[in-house]
Amino acid sequence: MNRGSRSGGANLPALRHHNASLVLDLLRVAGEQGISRLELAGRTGLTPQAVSKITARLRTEGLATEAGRLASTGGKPRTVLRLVPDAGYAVGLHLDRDELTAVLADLAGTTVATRTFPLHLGAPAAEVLATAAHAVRTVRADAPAAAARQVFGVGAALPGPLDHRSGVLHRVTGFPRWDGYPLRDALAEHTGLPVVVDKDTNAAALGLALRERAEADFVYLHLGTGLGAGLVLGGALHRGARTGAGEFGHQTLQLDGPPCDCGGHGCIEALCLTAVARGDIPEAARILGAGAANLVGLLDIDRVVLGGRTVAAHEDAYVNGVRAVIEERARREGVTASVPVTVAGGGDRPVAEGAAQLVLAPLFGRAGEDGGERG
Amino acid sequence: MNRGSRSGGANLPALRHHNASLVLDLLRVAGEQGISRLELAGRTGLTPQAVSKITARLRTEGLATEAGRLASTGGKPRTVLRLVPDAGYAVGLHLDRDELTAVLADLAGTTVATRTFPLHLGAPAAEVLATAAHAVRTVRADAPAAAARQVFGVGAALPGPLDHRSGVLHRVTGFPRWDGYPLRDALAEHTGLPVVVDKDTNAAALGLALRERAEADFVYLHLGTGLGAGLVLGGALHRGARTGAGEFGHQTLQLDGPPCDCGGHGCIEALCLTAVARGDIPEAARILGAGAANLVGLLDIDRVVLGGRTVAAHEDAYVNGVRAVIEERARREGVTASVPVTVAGGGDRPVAEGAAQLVLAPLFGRAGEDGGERG
DNA sequence: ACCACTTAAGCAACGCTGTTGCCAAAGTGC
DNA sequence: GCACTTTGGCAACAGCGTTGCTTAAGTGGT
Repeated sequence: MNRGSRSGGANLPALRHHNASLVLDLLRVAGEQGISRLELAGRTGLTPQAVSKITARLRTEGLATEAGRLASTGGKPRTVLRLVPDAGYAVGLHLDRDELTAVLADLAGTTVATRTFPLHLGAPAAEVLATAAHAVRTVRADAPAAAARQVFGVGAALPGPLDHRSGVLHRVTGFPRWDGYPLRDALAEHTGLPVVVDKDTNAAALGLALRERAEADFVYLHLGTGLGAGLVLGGALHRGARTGAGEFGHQTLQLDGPPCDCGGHGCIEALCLTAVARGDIPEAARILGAGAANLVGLLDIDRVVLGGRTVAAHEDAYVNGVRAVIEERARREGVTASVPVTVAGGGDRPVAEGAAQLVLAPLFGRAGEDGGERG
Repeated sequence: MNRGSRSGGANLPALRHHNASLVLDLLRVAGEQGISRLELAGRTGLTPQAVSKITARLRTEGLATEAGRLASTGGKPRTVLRLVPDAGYAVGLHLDRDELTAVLADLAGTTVATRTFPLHLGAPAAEVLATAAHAVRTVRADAPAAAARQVFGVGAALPGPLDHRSGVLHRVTGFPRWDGYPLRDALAEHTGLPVVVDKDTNAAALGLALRERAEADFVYLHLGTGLGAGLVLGGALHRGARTGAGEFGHQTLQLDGPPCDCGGHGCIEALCLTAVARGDIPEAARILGAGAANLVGLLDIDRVVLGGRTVAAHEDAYVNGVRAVIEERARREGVTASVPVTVAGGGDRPVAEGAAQLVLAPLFGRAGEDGGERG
């Protein structure tokens, strides 16, 4: 069951919800192509009859529909089922230091509207909130009429550390005035919608995780004005005990190395960005690769995804540089299976799209460690 | 549900097993003191009536029993239930480089017999296997007669990297001849019991995790002849995609630093053990602390436990040194909650005890990511 | 064109789960 | 001794996935 439904005890409604989420997730992953009942049964381990009952309920609720049939394999052809994408929507907000991106995503994860607004994160809270609320209204208005009624909530992603559980910000890097601000509740009041907040790197990682199989272990490394990580372990975002996981930029990579703004020495972010400032991209990639290799070895990650504006400027150099370090270390340790290193296309767009998934993912049983309820 | 029952679909027997495991785990944690039905209901989120039914089944199976009653709070006093420790046993083996420790643990995790044998891990496989099988027979003979019949299996912990899922060893550090050896199946044949193998650090971490609440996130750092880690995330061992997680010793902590036996540079193990060899314990502790702080920040761990012979020789120095680094970094980042640093007492004994838990933990729903079945 | 065979998927009955409503058991306190 | 509180079992129940069977809808040989 969703590990962490506060207490762990599971009853029949919980069982039903769990299996329904599982099936819905497989329908989502199957996309427009759809998936047959029997394949759903095979993938879930449920009996075909159970899948028939579950999909019948989903069809009644309007979440799934029949969509053609496959070629026969000697008998009655399989009926294909697929998700109904416009059965629900979510708004994703990316509050970056200098701009606000808002997207409207449907159940399938497709972005049906995008808007960008200038934003100064250092401005007073009321101003930032007004901009955010305006952005939400605007993307809702952009979308077809049916969408407006079925918006499940707003996911908001922003830099700095914060408490995902309570929705309270900590010291957003560079903007100390946000320390202790209850963004989730404030935004919920301004928009009249449920709100989920999380770090930008977590949002991006979640968005990427939803494109992978449900058990994936991977890490998203975001190199922009800072350096952060989003960890997906066992298919779920790892947020840690105080939802502060992913502090990657201030990992010590060079003991007693050059000082960093944070007060430490030899932080990977400082080393990496210094190299970038010098224009030495291969060295920046090598440093990032050393940090990534540490992570791969420690967690036995099976995929590394790079993103952020700085990476976007020299994608190949970073991918190749990071891959080289990881492969060299794997060779030393006699590991044969290689860990793919890829780049998340679209610069910062994955963050806003992932933010929308903060709201949608719980429907598919893809919440993090702390659950989430149906709409 | 046990995330990772191959496919994720859950049916009624799975539900029943899940809830029974949960209750059994709470009974185990409650220890000799026991726990009332109503508290079980509160902790699990199940209704009192459901708990009554579940505990009635457990009592019928001989796994639980009534044990006195609490003081009344104005009405009928609560009946206390507790685990029946001798309802099942498991053997734990710690195959170290120079000696083999075998323990017999009961369901409550209590060690009821211990034996130590000399062992040379570099000897031919047949010799090592014979010693291991002899050790298993010996600890079984040491225990009361009832125990001999109810041994669920053997858990074996050893250094080097290995594949937990298949039970095949990789290059055990320093003993290349073990590479590719199917230890689990070989030992199962020699003993006639189910066998589970894992890294020594994972076994120790699992043993420690079972003493904590079920949702704990912590890391066990073992400094002996090498340096390794065992990660417990969300209450479960994190083994990673290829069950190779916990490679902590060869994390790069000093970019382009002094060479390490592994072929890399600036590995934390090399730095740390060089300092130990110089007799500079505070420096070794500081280096270990830097690695631990990286880990705490990255994963938002809420506890660090140190162990191993090298640590045991200067417990206070290591605990204080590591704590100092972690606290300094927490202060820099404005985190108030402190991360406790403790030491696992008993030198290497926690490894053998944890090895036994490789077999017992699945009964309590505390398996790692890859399940495990009832006896 | 027909018919035997294969495969998919719904219907009905079933076993078993936790839940609900009720009542007996076993204390406390006036 | 009686009213009250609290625990915990009994019985009936709703709802989950499972099993056995039937119907639907194809293929392929004759």
